[in-house]
Amino acid sequence: MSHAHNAPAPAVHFIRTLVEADNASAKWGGRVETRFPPEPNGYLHFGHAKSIFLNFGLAAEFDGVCHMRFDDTNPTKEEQEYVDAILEDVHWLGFDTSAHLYFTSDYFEQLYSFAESLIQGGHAFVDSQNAEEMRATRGTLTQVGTDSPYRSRSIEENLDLFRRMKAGEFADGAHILRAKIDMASPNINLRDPAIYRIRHAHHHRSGDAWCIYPMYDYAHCVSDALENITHSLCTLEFESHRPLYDWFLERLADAGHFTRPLPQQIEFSRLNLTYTVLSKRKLIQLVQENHVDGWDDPRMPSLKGARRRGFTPQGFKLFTDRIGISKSDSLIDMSVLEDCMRDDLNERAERRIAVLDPLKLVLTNVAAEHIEECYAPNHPQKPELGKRMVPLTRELWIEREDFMETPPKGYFRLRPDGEVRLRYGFIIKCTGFDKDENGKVTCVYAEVDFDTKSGTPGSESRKVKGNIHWLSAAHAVAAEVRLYDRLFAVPAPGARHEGDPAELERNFLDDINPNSKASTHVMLESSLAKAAPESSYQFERHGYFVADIKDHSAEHPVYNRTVTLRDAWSK
RNA sequence: UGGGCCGUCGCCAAGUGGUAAGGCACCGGAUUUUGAUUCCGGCAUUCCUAGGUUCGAUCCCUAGCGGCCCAGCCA
Repeated sequence: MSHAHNAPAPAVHFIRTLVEADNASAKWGGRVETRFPPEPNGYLHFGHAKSIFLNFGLAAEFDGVCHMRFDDTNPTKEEQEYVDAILEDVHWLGFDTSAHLYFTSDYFEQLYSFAESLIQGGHAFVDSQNAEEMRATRGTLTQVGTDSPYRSRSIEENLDLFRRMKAGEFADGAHILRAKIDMASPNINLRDPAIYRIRHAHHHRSGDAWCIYPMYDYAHCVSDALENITHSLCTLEFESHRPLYDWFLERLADAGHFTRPLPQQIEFSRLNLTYTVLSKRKLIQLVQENHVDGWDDPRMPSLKGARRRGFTPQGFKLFTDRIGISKSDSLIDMSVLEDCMRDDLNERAERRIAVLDPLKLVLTNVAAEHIEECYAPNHPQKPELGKRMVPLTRELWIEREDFMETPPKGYFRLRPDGEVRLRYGFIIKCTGFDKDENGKVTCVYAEVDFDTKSGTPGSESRKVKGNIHWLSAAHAVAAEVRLYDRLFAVPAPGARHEGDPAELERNFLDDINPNSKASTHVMLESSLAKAAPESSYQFERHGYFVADIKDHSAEHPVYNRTVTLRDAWSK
């Protein structure tokens, strides 16, 4: 990807520092290999974007590679549909996965034989307690656990049982393979954690070949080692799993299955954003209970939603650079992400004219059949992008908010007897207006000063502060525009509001912004109707809009508002 | 509560025993035919608190305080 603008030097953060140190000491001979390992049980969200840019970005920076790996060890939750969707999102962000695409399920055979090796080394045993018994004997945060009565089974018996587990002789839950570590460990993850469970379920890739499946803690570190990952980056909640990660790998290395150095797990803080939720559970709930229109609803913090909203890969890249990487819990304001999208879109979205709330303006001294050719630059900072002709005629559409009968102090748009410039056209003077019985303005009248046409000599001699956009009523195209706002009305959905009674428990759904979606009928420059779906434009003085990826067509143009322009006046 | 991690400007975030980078936001001012963009300037005597060590501490020590994570046969 190229990021011509705002391309600061890569921010320094502790992981990059560590990689540099490893390179300096030649720990890996200069090799840098990372991985992005989602479970294919849902769609990717904004948080994943942070991880994707970190993993793929860091690898690229050091001429290394980043593996795309699907952590598919739980057949009851995973589906091919998610694999496809995730791949699509990663590609959309700009990364190629074709040369390094992996599935944990492809390692089932090795994972299994290493597990036998663990048993043979006396490091694992088959437990025949049920789930409740295991929970009861695990202890608590303050109390140590107690050994399983099956913990001292012989290696032979463990091996026999494990093989029969694999052969399908037992029902789900009848037995489980556990690591033999320490039931008294202050780190609960080390109290003989599960390695393999019985699951008679169809796997989306391995089919019915297996009825035992490895647990994350075991499968992940082994997969990393198998792929020669050097730096295994994950979020903070896995910090207390790191001793386990190392425990498995050390024992497998001792048994001769891996050579040292062993891959290293490094944790960083996950993304937290205001005015949204990023937990998979809550996202699923939003979709399933129809609080949004699916995973690709433009208000969703999913990458599919972002794309439909008009957010850009380059904007996400800018965002991840801006927020940095660290281990401290952070809460990033949604406005930071929105600003990044503005910055990116400002750079490369062509400008167009749209009147979102049309009000008729009649130029009384322009002949009915007259067409005045005006020219608007496609990008004010990029003359090389050229200009386009916009016809000016007697009857125009202007923005309703650009005329006020009794304007407040500081307002410098159109008012009775006031002057304003029709952008790229002439200066006009308001000569009157009509109102209906409700007092609503229905039409504004004005006269053109023909000596002031934009671009002509002398047009600069007269300055007016107001500058409004317009569209020829005879040429404009009707369209639908969807105005999206933040999905939640409060910065921390589900958190207590000040003044809440102590016993009140809030649900994040209670904080949904009821006005996060509005649809309106607007007038567009005709070229906007012909634009391809997913094309982004700046509608001058309004914001950035994208032609809807699903619903937009030349016959029925549909644009989504990505983000508004910054607006110092409305404050 | 046992264990682990974290606490530097409104939000992020570097930094190191030698006297607080940077970004975003914000506030001024300039340019501007988008109240946009761009540009210029301003913006932590202070690093959770209190002691201590030191010529010197955000950094080292001690004791507190605050936050996050862990008790799935989920990842």
